[in-house]
Formats: sequence, structure tokens, C-alpha cells
Amino acid sequence: MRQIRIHDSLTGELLDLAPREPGKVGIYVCGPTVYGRIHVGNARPFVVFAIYKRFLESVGLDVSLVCNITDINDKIYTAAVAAGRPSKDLAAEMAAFYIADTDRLGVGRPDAEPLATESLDAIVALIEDLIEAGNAYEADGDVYFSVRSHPAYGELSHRSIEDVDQGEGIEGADRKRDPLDFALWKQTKPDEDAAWPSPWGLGRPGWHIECSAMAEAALGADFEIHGGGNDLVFPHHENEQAQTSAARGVPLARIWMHNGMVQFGAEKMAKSVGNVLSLHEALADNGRDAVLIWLLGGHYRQPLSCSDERFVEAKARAQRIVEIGRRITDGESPEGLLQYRERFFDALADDFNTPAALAELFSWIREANRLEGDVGGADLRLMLEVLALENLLNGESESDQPSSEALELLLARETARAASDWAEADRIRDLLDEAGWLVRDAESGPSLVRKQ
RNA sequence: GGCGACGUGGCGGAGUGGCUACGCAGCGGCCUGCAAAGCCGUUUACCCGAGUUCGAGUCUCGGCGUCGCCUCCA
Repeated sequence: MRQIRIHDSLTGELLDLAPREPGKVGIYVCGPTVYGRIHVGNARPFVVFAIYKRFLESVGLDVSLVCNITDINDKIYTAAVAAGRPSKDLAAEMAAFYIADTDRLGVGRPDAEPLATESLDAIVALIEDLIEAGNAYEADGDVYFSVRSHPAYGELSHRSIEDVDQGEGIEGADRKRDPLDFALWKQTKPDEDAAWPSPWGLGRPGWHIECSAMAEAALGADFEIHGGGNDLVFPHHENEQAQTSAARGVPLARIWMHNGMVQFGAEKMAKSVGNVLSLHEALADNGRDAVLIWLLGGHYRQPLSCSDERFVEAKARAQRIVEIGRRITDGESPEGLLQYRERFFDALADDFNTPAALAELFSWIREANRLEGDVGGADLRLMLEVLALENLLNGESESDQPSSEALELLLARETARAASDWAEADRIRDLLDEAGWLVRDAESGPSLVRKQ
């Protein structure tokens, strides 16, 4: 079996995927905070890890993918106050949009999508354990993690404790014993309309502890892969790692897998910058095939540029796959093309190199196009299924079946062609073109193809 | 300032110490009545300088430039 290797942010090295239990892989990915519609940058980790799960499953692994939904966060309260509505309603609405928008990507749903609001017991229990272990302390209804009590702090983001602060001089600064410390639990505030009971009074959990608790609840500590955008490495993932390893004595995850940012122009796409393209808009304008091909067209760790040109290009690539779909037949693929299929999977096994895998897929297509006669499409379908793009081979839908009028015109054109009446033949072809049909002549006869 | 990463052909984007990435666009050709689709070709692509090496875009050092994180952030 192929050795699967992944770049680990903690060690900075390619690590072999080494499951706790042979054949089983747990992946936890930080999902969005639901205070607005998500943009294509938010969609990147969703797609990367959904497709990675498909790849791992295609090589026989049993994968459990967990993507949380953060529905307790400052941003939600701020947005709710601005909208003059209960934060609970806003979060519920935006969570529903998130599900709907990502559903349209058609890459499958995660196996679990825990909500912070439904994980309070686990969160409170983890905080209690940290206090008991001497890594956290209560202060006037808040609870803070004591960063200096955990010597390994900084190991993930490769920074020294001297170089960071957790918002000194901002919220809770007077209650912290050390400016480095970060909040695990925050006492409720007057402008917040959501709070939960705890041993420290009414309040709400900090963002970092939510993920530690939800990840552990779903997968157990020391699970295989923790993912997310590389903008989360510090402080979010650093803090998650510190919390769980302090409380449990084992790392939260064995491999930290971070995706690069989507860039709009030269800058990171971010709501705070305002240069966002919402996912539902991108899907409506370009279709999910093009959005997917665009996202998979770059290596997950690299920045990915977003622009109209990129989507035009992705659509053209999708079209090339649709064209080969008209050419291939059911059944086994020629042995001569096997090398491309093998290298496709090799590329994905080697730090999930989707652009290299796509290159092999397109090489398969080119070679198939060069062959004479029928070409079985089994291998191509296998590759496309991993990428959730096998729909491109499924051919015309009902609405793409030529109408009887169109077929009559095609017949009339054949009559004209048989009589070498090219002017009439071309006139009919123009008529068909206006009706949305492209004529393609082949040895086997003419055919009509729906214009894209 | 600290930490991390990156600079590849018109554009996007992989990759390896010596062998065509791939896609998109343009141009030329084949095929076609003409097209479309497809195929073939497209003349030292690897930021600059120095070094290591038989040989470097690929390793080392030094520049220049860009991006991300250090504050909520996928």
C-alpha cells in the first residue's frame, strides 16, 4: 500500500500517516464562526479536507471527519447587536446558510459537525481538569489558562513566549496573572444575550477551549490530523494544543495540516479587509465544478489566487473533462494508461498534491484522445470520483437531449451536405447554433452538442 | 522587529541535482467541404549575485521583492 505522507506544521516535516488504530483516521478541522455568509476562502479548508477524506477512503482507510461550527463568539454578539436581533437567531440562520452553501459544493458532509452551544458540558469539564492540573485559574468569574505553566507553549507556531501576548491591555487584562494568559471562560457581559451556567458563574467559553473540547469529544485526544487555515496556527491552534496536552498529557493531534490563504489580488481574502467573494455567489456564477477545479488547482499549502480569470480557466478545464466523457465508453481502461492513474494516487499520497494529480488526470485524457477506437473510462472515473467530479462524465441531462426540431434540422443539413450544397448546410448550422446547438461531424455521423 | 513561507514560460500552477509537468490563452500545422472536438508543434521558463558540484531553476550564503501570522480571522 502507498505510504501516505503529510506536511506537519509542528515539526515542519513530511510525516507518515500513522493511525492510532490501524486503518482508522480521525480528522478535525476548524469550521467557520457563523456570523455571516461564508466566502470562498472559508470554503477552501472545507473542500481540501472533504476531498482528502475521499482520497483516504479510496485507499481503504476508515475516515472520521469532524468540522465544528463556532456559534459562540464575540463576532456573533457584535453582529447580532448591529442587526438588532437575538444572537441565537443570527447564529442559527448563518449556520443554516453555511450548511446550504457548502452542500452545493457537492463534496459530501463531514461525519460530525458539533456546535459549541451543544458542547458546553465537555468544555466545562475540560476547564475544570485544567484548573485541577494547575494550568488554569479562576479570577472574578473568568478562567484563564496559565501559559507559563505549560513549558511546551509555542511549539506549534514556533515562537518564543517572549514574542507574544494575548491581548495585553485589552479585555480582562486586570484579571490575568500574566499578560500571556488567555481566557477559557468569560463572565457574561451586559451586551451579551447568551450565557451558560458554570462552576464560575454565568458566562461563556473562550474560542480555543471550544475546539479542544469538541475535538476530544468527537475523536479522543491524540487523533491523527488537525486541520484548518494557516491563519489559525497562532494563537488558536497553539492554544488548543496547549490546553489538551496540559490536561491530558498527550498532544491534541499527531499531525497539524494547514491550508494556505485564498488571495484576492495580492491580499488575503478576509471579511475584515472587505475583499470577499461569497461562496454562494461564486457557485451561482461559475458552477460548483469550476469552483472545485479552481480550489484543487493549487497545492493546499500555497496561497491561491482568486479572480474571474481563474474561474474562466477552471471552466475550460471542466469542459475538457466533459469532452473526454463523450469519447470514453464503460469498462476497463487500457493498460497503457495505467501509469497515469497510479501517478494520480501517488501525487495525492505525497502531501495531497492535487495540482500534480490533476496533471496526471489530464495526461490520461490526452493519451486517451490519441488512441483509436473505444477507450474504457473506468480509471478516469475512479480518479474523478476521488475529486468529487465524476458528474462531469455523466453526459447530457434530459434538457440537453436535442429536440425533434433540432434533429430535423440536422437531417436537412445532411441532405444538403450530401448534395454538396455547403451554403445551405452552413445556413442550417447557424440556425442550430442560434438554438443553442453545436454541430459536430464525425466519421460515425453528425451529432448535436449543447452549447455551454 | 520576531516567526513562517514564497519568487518558474503570456497567465495560472506542480516538480526533480542531469530526463515533456499540467491547464488556460495566442500562433502554426494535421483532421474537416468549412467548422467544432481532438491530435502535433511553438525557437536556452525557472528574481539577482556568489559558492558547492562533472552538472543547479533544484543544495549553501548574500541581496532584492512579495505574502501570511504576531489582534478577531479558513
